[in-house]
Amino acid sequence: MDTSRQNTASQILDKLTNDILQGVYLPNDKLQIKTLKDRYNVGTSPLREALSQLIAKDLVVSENQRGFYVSDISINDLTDIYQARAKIEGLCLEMAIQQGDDFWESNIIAASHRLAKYSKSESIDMDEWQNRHFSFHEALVSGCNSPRLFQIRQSLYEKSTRYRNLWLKENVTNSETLQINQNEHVALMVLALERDTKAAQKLIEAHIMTPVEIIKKSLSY
Amino acid sequence: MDTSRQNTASQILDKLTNDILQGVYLPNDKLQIKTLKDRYNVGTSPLREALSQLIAKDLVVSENQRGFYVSDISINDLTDIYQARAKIEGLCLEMAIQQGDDFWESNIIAASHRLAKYSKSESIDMDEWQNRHFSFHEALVSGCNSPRLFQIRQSLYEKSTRYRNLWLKENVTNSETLQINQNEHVALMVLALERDTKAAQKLIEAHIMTPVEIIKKSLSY
DNA sequence: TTTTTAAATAATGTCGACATTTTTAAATTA
DNA sequence: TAATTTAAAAATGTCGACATTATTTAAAAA
Repeated sequence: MDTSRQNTASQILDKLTNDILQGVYLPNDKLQIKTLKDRYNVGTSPLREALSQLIAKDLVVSENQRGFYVSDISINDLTDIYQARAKIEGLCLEMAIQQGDDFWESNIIAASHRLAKYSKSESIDMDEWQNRHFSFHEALVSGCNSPRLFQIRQSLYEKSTRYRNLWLKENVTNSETLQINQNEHVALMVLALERDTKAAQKLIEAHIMTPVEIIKKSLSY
Repeated sequence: MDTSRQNTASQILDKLTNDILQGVYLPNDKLQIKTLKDRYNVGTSPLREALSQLIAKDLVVSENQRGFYVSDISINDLTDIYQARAKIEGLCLEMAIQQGDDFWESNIIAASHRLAKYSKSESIDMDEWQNRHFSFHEALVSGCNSPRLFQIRQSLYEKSTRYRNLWLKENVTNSETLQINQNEHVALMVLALERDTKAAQKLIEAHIMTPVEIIKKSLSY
């Protein structure tokens, strides 16, 4: 039965993380111990250990003797997270451009091709598009070579997920937005390969900040 | 008795964090559940919750059914953390210079004065010096106004603590190093007040990276 | 009726017990 | 002796029980 070498706490952490990010639990929802125990079929200890880690990841907040709640979202937080993401991504890209080798270049070209091909296809599955999109951006910064900056980047990306999902709901069918977006990806590739650090940095920051205004509107309801 | 409104898990987290950062437990030390329970007089649950959060903070690692260990330190990790810190501090400073107001300026001047005065004094208590040093750097970036970047900055600072303590042991009496260091602080203040973003950024990055070479030697033994 | 107080119900956080797994030590074999 | 197997000891991770604290409901007072 236990083919996974993970303990219950890790498994429940993964599930809870996913469920919070995907909106199974909404911002400010109470995460009641008993309810969660029943739903995931676990005991108190691993559940609380998972919740402890979620607190450290800012996805959950708690108050002594008053339990656990899903972290709130807000326009201020949205702006701050995306701003920070934009800056960090710019930093990673700068370092990648300075250090990237032939393999880095070829990986960008390959990832760009896969994204471009899929963006032009008839019917687009959003999960697949997200995968290719994610891979392209990862390829861009993969030459950066700093585990810590990458970890920060990853952590901010995760924190932005609940906001990003709002954007995806709005824009899943908007082909015009998608086209502008796709043009930026090509431009990013070119600038990276030309090793134009400043221009690439400027564009990636703008690229990341693009969805913010749209998401703000979603949040205003 | 319970004047603190903290639960046992939070208290034990603070103590463990401090004990790891201050070298009570050394890198790779086994953190045995039973031993810790006895030492801190707590039960299994709050202890494991605290350890879970320490894992999320990268101060502890664990393997299923094989327990908890203090995270390793290494020259690679040292370099990576300080590099990341330097970049993030540069980022925060850039934003602070762009947004800082009169109060930001005056706080820098005040913190600089307190640090300079103490650095010149006869007998220097290292804890007090660290406080004033910390406050000065905080004043510099305090105009940055991004909670998330500040959190990242704080987290990297914490991660660098075990390395910094190695540096402090080496340099507690080295007055020449201290003087160079102090000159940089004054220069940083001047550049910030002059709103010379690029120069300030360059200097703060170098300033943060200065101890790295010395710490490398400590680590080589 | 509205507010205050008291009782009851429910939820949180902590503990020690226990099953499972790992580690150590001893015994067996080559 | 060295390597392998077996048995004993120790440690980990999970569970449900319970004491404490918060919340809800009901009763009493204003």
